[in-house]
Amino acid sequence: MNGLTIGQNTIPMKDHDAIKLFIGQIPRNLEEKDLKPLFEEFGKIYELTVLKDRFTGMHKGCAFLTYCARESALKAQSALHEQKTLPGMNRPIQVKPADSEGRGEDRKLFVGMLGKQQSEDDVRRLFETFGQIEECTVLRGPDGASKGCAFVKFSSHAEAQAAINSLHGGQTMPGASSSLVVKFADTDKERTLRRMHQMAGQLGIFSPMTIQFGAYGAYSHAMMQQQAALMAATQGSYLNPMAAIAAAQMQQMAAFNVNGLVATPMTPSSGTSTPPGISATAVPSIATPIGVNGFSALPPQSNGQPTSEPIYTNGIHPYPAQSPTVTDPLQQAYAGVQHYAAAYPAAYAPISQAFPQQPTIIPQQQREGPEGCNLFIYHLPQEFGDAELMQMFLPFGNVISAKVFVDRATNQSKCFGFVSFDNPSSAQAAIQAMNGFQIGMKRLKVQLKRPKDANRPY
DNA sequence: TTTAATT
Repeated sequence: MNGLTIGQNTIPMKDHDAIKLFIGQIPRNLEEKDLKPLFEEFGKIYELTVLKDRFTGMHKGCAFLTYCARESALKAQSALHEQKTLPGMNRPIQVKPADSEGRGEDRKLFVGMLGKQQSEDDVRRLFETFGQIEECTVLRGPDGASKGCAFVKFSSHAEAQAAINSLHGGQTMPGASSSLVVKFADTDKERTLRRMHQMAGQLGIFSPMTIQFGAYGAYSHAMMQQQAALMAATQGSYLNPMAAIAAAQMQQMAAFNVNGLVATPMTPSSGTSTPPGISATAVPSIATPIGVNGFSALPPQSNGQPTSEPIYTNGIHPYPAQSPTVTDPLQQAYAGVQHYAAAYPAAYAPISQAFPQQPTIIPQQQREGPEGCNLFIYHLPQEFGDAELMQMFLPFGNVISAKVFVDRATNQSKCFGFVSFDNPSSAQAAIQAMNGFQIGMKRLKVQLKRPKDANRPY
């Protein structure tokens, strides 16, 4: 049974009512072949897949397991779920139907404001009158101490709703600071968002981030996967998972920075051009795109660059060619980019590619402006993409396109690009301000783009 | 006071 034998080969078959199990708390050094013996004793395995990060290939510490027979799954679940702890893990193994098997999270409750000493059993007793409890977990720290909250999964949405109606806010547990909280648990998406906000908070980034997340929350998952991909592509594989995790977090933070950075110009500066000689006090757009959001969260600089310096203070004037002192705040800002990029090349460089659909930074097309409006820029930092290029020139007027040229084979910037404004005086202002602008060891070359046919002999 | 993880 449970196999279709053709000649020498047996093709495994599974019951039509087979259950896919989710296996959690697997040590990351165990692969399918290592796990197989553990599960085989409950029946013939139809499929066993360790979950890996799709880009980094990193073992996620969990797996999916389908037995040929439904019965085997039930046996394995009752024998193993929370029943033993695999070596190196500090929580017991999880063996339960995968999320894909049942309905989603619409029957799972978050219970907050529990007393710290309330156990799973206490929580069960509190909720059992409302229906069938499929799962009940008190959240605990690494030391095993309760975090004062729990997840309770009912067998139906209605049961969960009934529990909310009766228990939410109804009583205050001993030791809790306010009345019991009973609500549906966050969805995955909500969790991701909350984590990002937490991270943002820790980094001291607030306003534009929040806006960004509101507007582009849907991209967050894709973004993180992109980040992982970029990381893998740029840095190769990691010797240990922690390094990869740390790098992934770096990636996220970097994404936040650039995200905040590129998001801002939508607001103040669009549609205005900045006449030469005007100070940043009157033109906040000069300060904003370069300022806080991009740089307040930079990791400590190794070279003594004062990160605490208020980069975006009023009084910035973007004329380094005329006043090329190192104390120019704008220049420091770009120097900051450079240093950051040098220290975290993978984190910085490819970010602008991480938002392929980002409406605020992707010009519809490479549009060329009228004659005298198009600039050629050379000696761009390797890390600069279209978004950063646009960012750099936004203070001078309406940028209708910004294009960094990229090597087709390596996907690396060729360190030059083109920026088009919608009027010649913006272009001239940009040349005045940015030609000779020092970034790192290089100085930008900013000049009018040659007309297409200029140096063609015929 | 929102999990470690869900192809």
